[in-house]
Amino acid sequence: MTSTLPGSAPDTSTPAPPPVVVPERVALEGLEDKWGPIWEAQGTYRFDRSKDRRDVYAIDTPPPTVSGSLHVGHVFSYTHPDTVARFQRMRGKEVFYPMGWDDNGLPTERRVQNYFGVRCDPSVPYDADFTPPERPDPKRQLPISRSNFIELCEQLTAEDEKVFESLWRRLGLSVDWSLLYTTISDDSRAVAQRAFLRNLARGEAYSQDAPTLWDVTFQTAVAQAELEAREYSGAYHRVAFHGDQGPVHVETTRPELIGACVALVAHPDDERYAPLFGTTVRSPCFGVELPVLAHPAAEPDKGAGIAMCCTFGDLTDVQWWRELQLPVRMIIGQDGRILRDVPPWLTDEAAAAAYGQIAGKTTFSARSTMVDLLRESGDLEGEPQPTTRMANFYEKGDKPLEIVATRQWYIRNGGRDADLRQALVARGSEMTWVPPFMRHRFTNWIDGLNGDWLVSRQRFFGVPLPIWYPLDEHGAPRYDSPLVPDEADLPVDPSSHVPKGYVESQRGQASGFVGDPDVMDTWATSSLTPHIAGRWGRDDDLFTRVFPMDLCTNGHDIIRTWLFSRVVRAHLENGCVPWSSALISGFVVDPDRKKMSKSKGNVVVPSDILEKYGSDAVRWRAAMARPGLDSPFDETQMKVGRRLAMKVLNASRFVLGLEVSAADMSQIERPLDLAMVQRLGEVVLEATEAFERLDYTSALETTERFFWSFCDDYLELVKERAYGTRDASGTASARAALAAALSVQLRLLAPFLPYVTEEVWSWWQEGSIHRAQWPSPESDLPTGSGDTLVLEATAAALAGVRGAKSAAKASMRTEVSHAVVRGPADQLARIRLAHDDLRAAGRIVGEITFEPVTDVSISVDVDVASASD
RNA sequence: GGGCGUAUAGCUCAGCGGUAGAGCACCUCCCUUACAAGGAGGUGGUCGCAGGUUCGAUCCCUGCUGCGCCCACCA
Repeated sequence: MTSTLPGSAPDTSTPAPPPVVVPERVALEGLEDKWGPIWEAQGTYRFDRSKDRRDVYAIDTPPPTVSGSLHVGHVFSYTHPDTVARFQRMRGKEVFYPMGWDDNGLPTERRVQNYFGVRCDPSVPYDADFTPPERPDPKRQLPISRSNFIELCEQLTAEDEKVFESLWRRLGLSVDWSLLYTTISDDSRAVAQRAFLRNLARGEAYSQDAPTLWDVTFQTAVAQAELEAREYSGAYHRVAFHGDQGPVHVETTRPELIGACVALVAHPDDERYAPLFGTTVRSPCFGVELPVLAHPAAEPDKGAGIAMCCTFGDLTDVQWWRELQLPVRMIIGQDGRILRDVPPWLTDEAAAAAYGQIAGKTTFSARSTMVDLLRESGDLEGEPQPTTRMANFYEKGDKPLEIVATRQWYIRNGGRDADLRQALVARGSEMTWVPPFMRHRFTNWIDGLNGDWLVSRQRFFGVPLPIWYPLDEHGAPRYDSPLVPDEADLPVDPSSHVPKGYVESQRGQASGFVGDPDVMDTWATSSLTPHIAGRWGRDDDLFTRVFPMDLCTNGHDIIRTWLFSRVVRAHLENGCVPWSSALISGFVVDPDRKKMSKSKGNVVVPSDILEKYGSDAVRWRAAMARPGLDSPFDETQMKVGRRLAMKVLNASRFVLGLEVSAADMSQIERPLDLAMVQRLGEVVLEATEAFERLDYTSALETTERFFWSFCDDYLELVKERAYGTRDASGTASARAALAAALSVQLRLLAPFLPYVTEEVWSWWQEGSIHRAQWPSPESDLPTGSGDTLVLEATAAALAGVRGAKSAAKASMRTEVSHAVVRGPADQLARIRLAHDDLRAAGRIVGEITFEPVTDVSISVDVDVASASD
């Protein structure tokens, strides 16, 4: 036997090819249900950890938040890395492609509270026999220990995760599901804690009692990365402070903070206020003596040009407070209300009485009370002038953030350190960004950092900070000498576990210890997805085979969070970038180019379109969305993908119905056939090159363009010859070329259309197409001698014949008694090489006359035979 | 205000120094033995505006305008 099937897996044992079995009827329906289980059972996408790092292609994709829901944008952006994964796998790489679920953090916490009617109280001890209340009472949430709470979170998220997994499987993501991780698992908590402890040991993590952005609804500190600037309406209040030289007016949108004022600040060059520098004024209503100071951050053209510095109204206040070394006068509590006790700096009775009016109120109602007080005292000039300005909000919150001084944990991220900042920017240059301009977002974000990464949150469901503090003889925590666990004991919950050298009874006792009550920011865990998936610290052999990874993909919205935080972690822990390439996907937007969101009601549910059009069709549409560009959702586009998938089925059915099983590439010798394989060889190179630069869209377009012309022109031209009625060698050449071309094209399409290509592959090949070798001209096609222009010119001539028939409103089946083909002589010479095929495809029963003309294009005139049928 | 992207056929997008491309939509035709959830053919564009470079600009440069995104902006 001299022949093997093109593209079949290297076969050392039995040379006999499998019989070709083409089903009677072909359909796209049911392919997902058929192949999903087979891939799972055969371990088609299973990662082989025996491979060395250089033979591995490792991918890091975002773990979706399971308490949310997946929309069509997720489907698109997760399809992109899958096409790359499939390409790399076929190229012979062992692909490390895990999936994770982000079940950690606030969204899950809220869901569990409502679902079970419980709340987490870290001071409650673990109850191994706990069962949630049968009838949850949302008004009276049952306090339970953090460990019990986490168990409930795991229980509830497990349900959501099943739904997510089944969607991803249906979409055909070629992940190795045995590598699945969740961010709240013991393993992930251990990784997050280990990384934090190492940051601590190296001095990269530290705690500090400092002004912090604070969400009053969730009562937690938040990080810069979680901020969202939103429009917020308020009013300017022109308020008089009293100095020896008369009143000084400031304009403020926050009169309720007058009691927290520590100074008035104006620009040093501002002549209006220069005489006041060094003097003092008294605040309205409270009569507190305040210095008037100069600072360059004051803007002369903003408001009155002189501002109240309060502790703390905004970040500029914090800057003034720090740089001018002002005292702290907090009047807003962690619940966002004015503190109830009269503060010590309000010494006289009138001040205390005024304060009493606003004590305990929210900032909103305190403001209106304060306006009344200012009116009464005559210190409000004119009426408040409504205005709209931008204020910082927690992205999940609905009230503007306050700034309160609290003790928090930080990880250095360059926000306060120029060298580290520069090093992280440089890491960005070590990676390939697709599209390249996305790197600017990364750099801009780092350049705009105004502090280190605040990782502690005053929440419950999350990874606890693995820290205890010794208590001194008065029972006060010694924050400067935290107690840490051994890495081997991770994960720990300091509210349940006891630090070394202590016993439980010493918890909270003088000279005993206390656990840090806080958890880490969810990004502090997800910043470690390469470490979690690669089993860092638990299976370092695996980790060295997959890290640093090759590819990360995520949306441009989380460059500043997930992407950046992973770079920080890898830089600090591993001294390298976490992956060499970042593929940034755009959004799927609605037809009006608005971002899809639940509140707008414009979300497209992915399971519906997967059901309606089939996974291959949806994946095709996803792959047509280029990296970084937003893509409007248009359901009619799914039909195009579906038609391609159908075409693959039908064209394959035709080719494989021609007894091509013993195809031998050496039989390909007709000029038209050689031209086709020659051109296909070029397509293979183009598609491969496109995939290598992560340009899956171009890989698909190149392949698809060829495939359609293959079907429309080549297939039609060789059809008669391939049926094999007379010309034996011509038939053999056509059949061999068809088989070779089909095999190659199926493999080129396999990353995009995994179901239909696998289905067709199974009709005539052994093994999964997804483990077949990516095609190459050398091994799959007899290239080198073909003249692609033969196909091009002959196809043009065929198009001319069709056009002429169409113009004559004749059926394509109509026989032609005489055709005149005009064109450049060299083109005509090429068409002559295939004129039998042209004759057959065009049903030209009579003569073909070739008329050389100097026109560039080929034109055809036909005489439609009177034989109308 | 700083940064980035984008502007090509009715729509979605390729192209990117040398006579404007694809798909969808639209029109016409065709039940043709792989395919009617199809096939064939066709209509349709001063390539945002204004300058510049060039023999030549949709493409390169400058400016402007529209749209979008990121960041900053609580006096």
